[in-house]
Amino acid sequence: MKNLLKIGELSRESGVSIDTIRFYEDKGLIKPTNRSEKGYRYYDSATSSALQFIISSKELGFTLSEIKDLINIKVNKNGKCSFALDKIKEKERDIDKKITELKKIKSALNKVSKKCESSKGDSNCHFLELLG
Amino acid sequence: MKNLLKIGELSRESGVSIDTIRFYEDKGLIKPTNRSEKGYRYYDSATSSALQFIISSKELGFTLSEIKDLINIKVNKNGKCSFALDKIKEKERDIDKKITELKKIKSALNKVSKKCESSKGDSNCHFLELLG
DNA sequence: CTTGAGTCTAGACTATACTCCATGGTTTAT
DNA sequence: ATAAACCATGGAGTATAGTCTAGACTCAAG
Repeated sequence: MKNLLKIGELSRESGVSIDTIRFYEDKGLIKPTNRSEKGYRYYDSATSSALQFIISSKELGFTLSEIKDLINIKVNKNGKCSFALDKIKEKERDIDKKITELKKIKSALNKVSKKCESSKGDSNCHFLELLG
Repeated sequence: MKNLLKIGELSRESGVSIDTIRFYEDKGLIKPTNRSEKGYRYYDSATSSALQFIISSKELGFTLSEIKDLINIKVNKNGKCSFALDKIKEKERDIDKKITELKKIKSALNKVSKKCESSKGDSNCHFLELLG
C-alpha cells in the first residue's frame, strides 16, 4: 500500500494508542482507508488530522458520541458552519450550566466550612452531626 | 423487632431505593442495626439521618468513597470539626479547579463559535476543516 | 527459513453509582 | 392454609472512555 500507514505508524504519528484507534473505529468515528487481504488496516494521512480533530473536540468538552455527530455533519451536509454552530452553542450552554451548578456547590461548601471553622476546636462538627 | 424498620420501610421513609440502600451497605456506608434470624435487615431511625447525610454530601460533590471517609471520621475521631474541615476544604479546591477548567473550555468554545458565526452562510466551517 | 515485531479478533477489566433480574425463602393478611 | 407482598443473594447490565490480554496470524529482515 503506497503512502498508507499501518495502525502502528498512525499511532506513532498521532500520539493515539493503537487500542484507542481501534476503539474509535468501533464507535464509528474513523475508519481505515483500506484493508489488506489479510485484514490489516491502512490509513491515509488525513486520518491523522481526524484524530487531532477528535482530541481537540474532547478538549472542548464534546463526548465521543457528539464528536461522531460533528464528523457526520462534515460528511452529510458538506460541513456548512450553521450546522456545527448549533452543536457548539449547545455545548456552550451545557458548560455554562455545569459552571453554575459548581458555583452553587462551592458556596454551599463554603457555608459548611465557615460553620466548621467558627466552631473549631472541641465541639462536634455541625456537618457531621447530620449523621444523627 | 420493636421500633425498627425493615428495608422497604426505610426506603419509603428516606426516599432511597431498596437496591441503593443495599448498595450503600455493600460500599460500607451504612449497616443495619440488626439482622433477623432469617437474614432480614432491621434499621433504627438514625439510619434515615445517615441516608440524608449521604444525599447532602453527594449534593456537595463528594463521591461515595469520600462520604465513607467522612462517616469514618465521625466514627473514629468523635466527629471533631478539624478533621472534616480538611476534607471540605479539599473538596472546595477540587470544585474550584473544575470551574477554572470549564471556564477555559467555555472561552475556547466561544472563540470557535465566533469564528463560525463570522463565516456563516456558505463557506466551510473552520472548526470542521480540522478534519482535513 | 526462522525469528521477532507487528497485527488481528474477541472479550475481560477499570472507575462511578447505581438499577434490574432470577430464583427462592419469609411474612402478613384473609 | 394460601396468596400477596416482602425480602434475600448473586450476578448482569447501564453509561463513558478507554486499557489490557490471549491466542492466532502475518510481515520483514538476516
